[in-house]
Amino acid sequence: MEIARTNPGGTNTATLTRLPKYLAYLKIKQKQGVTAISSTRIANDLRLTPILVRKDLATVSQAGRPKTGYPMDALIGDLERFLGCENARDAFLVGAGRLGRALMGYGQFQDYGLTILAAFDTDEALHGREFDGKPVLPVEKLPDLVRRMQVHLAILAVPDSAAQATADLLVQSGVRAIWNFTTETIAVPDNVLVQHENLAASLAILSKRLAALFDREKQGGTQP
Amino acid sequence: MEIARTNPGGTNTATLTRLPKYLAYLKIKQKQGVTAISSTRIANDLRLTPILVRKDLATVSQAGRPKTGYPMDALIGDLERFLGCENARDAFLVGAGRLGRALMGYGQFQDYGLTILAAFDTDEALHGREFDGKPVLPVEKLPDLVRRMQVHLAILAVPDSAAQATADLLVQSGVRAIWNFTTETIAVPDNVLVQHENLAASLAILSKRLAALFDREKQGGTQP
DNA sequence: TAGATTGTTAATCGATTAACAATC
DNA sequence: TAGATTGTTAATCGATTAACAATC
Repeated sequence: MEIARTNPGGTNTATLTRLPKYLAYLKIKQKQGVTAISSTRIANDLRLTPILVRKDLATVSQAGRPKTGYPMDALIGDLERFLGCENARDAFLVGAGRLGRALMGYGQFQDYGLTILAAFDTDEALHGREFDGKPVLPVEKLPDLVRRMQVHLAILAVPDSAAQATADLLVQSGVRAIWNFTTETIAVPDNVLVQHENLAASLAILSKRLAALFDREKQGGTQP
Repeated sequence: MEIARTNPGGTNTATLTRLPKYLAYLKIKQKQGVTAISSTRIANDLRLTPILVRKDLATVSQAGRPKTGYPMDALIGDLERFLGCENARDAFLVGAGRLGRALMGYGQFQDYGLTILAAFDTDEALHGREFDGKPVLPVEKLPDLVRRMQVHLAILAVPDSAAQATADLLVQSGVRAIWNFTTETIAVPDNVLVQHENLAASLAILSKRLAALFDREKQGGTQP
C-alpha cells in the first residue's frame, strides 16, 4: 500500500527538483571555461548549502574529488544521463493554442529528455501547420497514434472546458501520464499519473514572499 | 540573519502551494451545488489526508464547524481573501512572444489577485497590439511606467539571451520581484526576489514518477 | 444525548544541516 | 606533508500524521 510513498530510485523529490537547476548552472559555467567546481561555489551561486549540494550530486555522480571538486564535464555528463537519457520520453501535446505553442517552443524540454513528437488540436485551421518542426494533427488521430507509437506521456494544454473529456480520451488511448497545464483538476484511474502544473501555486508563494519582504522593510528599516 | 528563513505569516510553503488547489476544487463543488464539505471529502478527492486539510484550512479560515464541516461560501471567501485580496498585485509582463501571450491569457491569475497591466516587447510589430485586453508597449517605456505606477512585480518571458539584461533593467527601474519564466538563472541584488518557474524540474519529477510506475508494474504485476 | 467532525497537542517521518573521517 | 574538499553518519529542523479533546 505504501509503495507509492516509498521511493525505489532513492532520489528524493526535493533533490529531483534541484538537479535540473544544477545542470543549467553548470552548463553556464562550462561555457565560461570552468573545468572543475566545488560544492561551495555551486552552493553560493545557487543559494544552497554546500552539504546539500554534495548530497544531491552524490545521488547522480561519483565524479567528485577531494581538493579539486567536481570535474565539469563528468558531472554534467552524469546529470544529463540521469535527467535525460534515463528518462528519455516521447510525448504528445494536446492543444495547440497559445500555451501549447509556447510549450512546443520550450527548448529546454529536449535537453531533459522530452521530445514532443506532435501536437493535436480540434481546430481544422491548424491541421497541417508546424510549430518548431512539430506537426499539428486532428485529435481524431490521437488514439491510434498513441497506440501505434507507444507514447506514454501526454501534455494537456487544451481549454479548461475540454480538460476532463480530453483526459478521458488520453486514458482510453493508453497514455499513462498526463502533464496537466489546464487549471482544471482531472480525474483518472489509479494506474495513470497526473501532474498538475500549477502556476497559481507558484504565484501564491511569490506573492507571500514579496509581502513578507515589504513587511520586514517596514518594520526594521532596509535590512532588519 | 535567519529572518528570511523564518516565516512571519505563519503559513508554511507547502501549505501555500496547496491553498490554490483547495480553492479551485471548492469552486467546482460550489458550482455543483454543494453547500458544506468535510475535510475527509476534500482529502479523498485531492489525495491528501483529512488532518492535513484541516491544518491547512485552519491557517486561513475559522469557518469549520464540527459535525457539519466547512460551509462552502465562507471557506471559499476566506481562501479568496487570503490568496487574492491580501496579495493583490499589479504586474508588468516583459516579453510578448508565445510564452508571454500564453501567460496573458492565463485567466486564473486574475482569480488569485494578479493583474497583468501591460506587456513590453522590443518587437515594434507588436507595439500597439493588444492580447486579452492588455497592450504591448515598447520596452523603452518600462522604467518610467514602473516608477509612475509603482509596479513591484514583473513577469520575465523574454528570450533566454535577453534574460539577465532585462532583469537588470527591471531592477534599476525599481521592480522588487521577478517571476522568471526563462531558463536562465538571473542575478539580482539581495533586496529583490526572483522566483524561477522551472518546468524542467516538474518534468524531472514526472519522468521519475512514471519510471517508478513502470518499474512497479514490471516487478509485481499490475498492482504490487 | 449520540454521532460526526473540527482543531490542537504530541509523535513520527522525511529532508536538511552539522560534524568529521576519508582522501586526493 | 598540509590543505582543501568530498562523502557519510549523526543531529536537527520542518512538515505530516496520529491521537484525542472540544463542540456543534
